[in-house]
Amino acid sequence: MKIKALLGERIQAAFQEVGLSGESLLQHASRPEFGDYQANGVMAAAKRAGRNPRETAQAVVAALDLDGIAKAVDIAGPGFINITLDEGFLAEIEPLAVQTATPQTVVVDYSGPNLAKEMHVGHLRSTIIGDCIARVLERLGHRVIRQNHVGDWGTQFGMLLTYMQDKAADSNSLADLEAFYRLAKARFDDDEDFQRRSRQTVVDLQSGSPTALEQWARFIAISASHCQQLYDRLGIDLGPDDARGESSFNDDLAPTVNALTQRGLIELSDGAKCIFLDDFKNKDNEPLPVIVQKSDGGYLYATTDLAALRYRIGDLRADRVLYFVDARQALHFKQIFAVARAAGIASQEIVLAHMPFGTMLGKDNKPFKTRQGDLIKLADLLDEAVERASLVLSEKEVQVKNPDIDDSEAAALADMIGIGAVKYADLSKNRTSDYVFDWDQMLSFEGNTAPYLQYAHSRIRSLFTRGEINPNDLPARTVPVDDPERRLAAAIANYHDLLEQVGQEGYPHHLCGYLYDLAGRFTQLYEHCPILNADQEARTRRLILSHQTASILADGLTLLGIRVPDRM
RNA sequence: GCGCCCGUAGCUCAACUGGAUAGAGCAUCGGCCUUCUAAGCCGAGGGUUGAAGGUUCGAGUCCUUCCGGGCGCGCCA
Repeated sequence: MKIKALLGERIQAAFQEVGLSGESLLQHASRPEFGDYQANGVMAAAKRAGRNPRETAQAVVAALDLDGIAKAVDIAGPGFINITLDEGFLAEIEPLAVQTATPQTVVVDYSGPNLAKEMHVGHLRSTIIGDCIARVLERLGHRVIRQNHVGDWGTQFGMLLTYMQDKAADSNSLADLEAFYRLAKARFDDDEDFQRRSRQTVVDLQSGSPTALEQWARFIAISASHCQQLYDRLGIDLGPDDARGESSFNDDLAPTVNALTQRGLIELSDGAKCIFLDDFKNKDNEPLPVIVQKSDGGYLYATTDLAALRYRIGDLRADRVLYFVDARQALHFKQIFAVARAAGIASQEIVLAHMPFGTMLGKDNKPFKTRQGDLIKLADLLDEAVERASLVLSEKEVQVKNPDIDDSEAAALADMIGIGAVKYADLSKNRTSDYVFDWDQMLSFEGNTAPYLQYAHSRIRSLFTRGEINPNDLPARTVPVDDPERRLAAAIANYHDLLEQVGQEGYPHHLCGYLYDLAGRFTQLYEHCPILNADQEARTRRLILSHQTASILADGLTLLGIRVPDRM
């Protein structure tokens, strides 16, 4: 149940009744003593109406119908309305019933690695943030279509295919894609004949030569399988069916430019086909073009993106298209969206949103690289994560806590914790800013980390194991009584609102913050109140709340793409 | 030169988009294991939110100007 929407409607109704216009400005209470929610809208509205804010608040509260929802509605300060929810109301909420009444078709564009090279840390953010938001939207009941816009076309493939041919390369020699790329590049840089043949291969490829296409397909298949291995390791919901590379829009590029021409948007500038839009200026304050076809007839990535957008809206019937792409491409997307609107590719009702993110930095606050200055391979990063996690586990003497965990279970745990820690470190920071990658911080069991949440979850599970209780035998709901119970119940009830917000705005760190807060409220209950050893009534109550908490933690971590061990 | 983003505790990050006394974790200091996982909990210190103006009942958040950092800006993607 969306509590905020419900309260918002009721307050709006009360505003109307007392002749007030404006928003209720409802938000969570900033301090516990203010209750659960606060509405801040009265002060501004009263000001506009020239009325006394405090008296206006009185009138709104008098007109406000929250029977069965709130147990207290107070006025504080200059005209804040503080709302304390009724415990019975909290108990009625099914926390995991989060399906929307108005499902949309949402295309989520994320990951998009360049298949000419191996995946490196630069692909991590797009991949895991996009994956999380796709899962959240799906959880809310939207029709989600994942689009992995892989870089599988372009001049660099001429070089790679020619080198592959020269070396009679098989999948084995492509096992280290990065090394292969470097060798091909080195050859290209100091061998003129090789350069000539590489350019010819590009021409062959673009003109549809069967031999070139066959080699290209072989290369792409091998490279894509490398990606797939990483997706599987990372627990990313992307497969071959989600991949729609640049090459797949090849045949649509000319029609796309034609469509723009017919709309009268195209101008020739130095032989290139350009679109000039009013809002974009270059460094000399002259109109800035979006170039869709080069003077030599070649197309550019703007063209590909427009063709892809035509497909997403025309064929996939998207209501929203979300792009999880590096913040540096902000201008590019602004232009693409503006062209798409001007050209009628996207009507005003369709939401197009660039969901930008910042750069991953090392502890020195510079882009995260090896000592040699190379980008770090994703595969190496994950190896190190698991290795470090397994080290932490042995330090913490996991066998003391759970003596019957054997080596293979411990290895599986290290995997879940290590990979989860890397993903969570990224997901828990504000998407739009750069963030500092710090092994010790992310693998710590203290603070807002994946291991802490996994641990909190396993602690709850162990309650049920130890008490030999099947959670399904418990009643589904309970009315909280003691303070820690109430605080926990209030957070549990808020899950739907939170997911709604994350699905709308695309900030996974809000989900992380929520789960951390939820886990904190649980451990407070756990520390301050006995659960298994409480009297029958309290025991049942607390077990129900514990089970709800564990369910949300498991659900939330799953939406983050992080695995949830039963014990650790 | 123009444009976009950022600057919050010693460090890493929050602050629900204009609300009440700016919050967490790490680090520092002090408490709590004969009852459910101490990988935990409770508490203390630590801030002129880069600076100065402005807008208003109210500003970390909005506007202006500086300072400092990152990124982008015609035929790469």
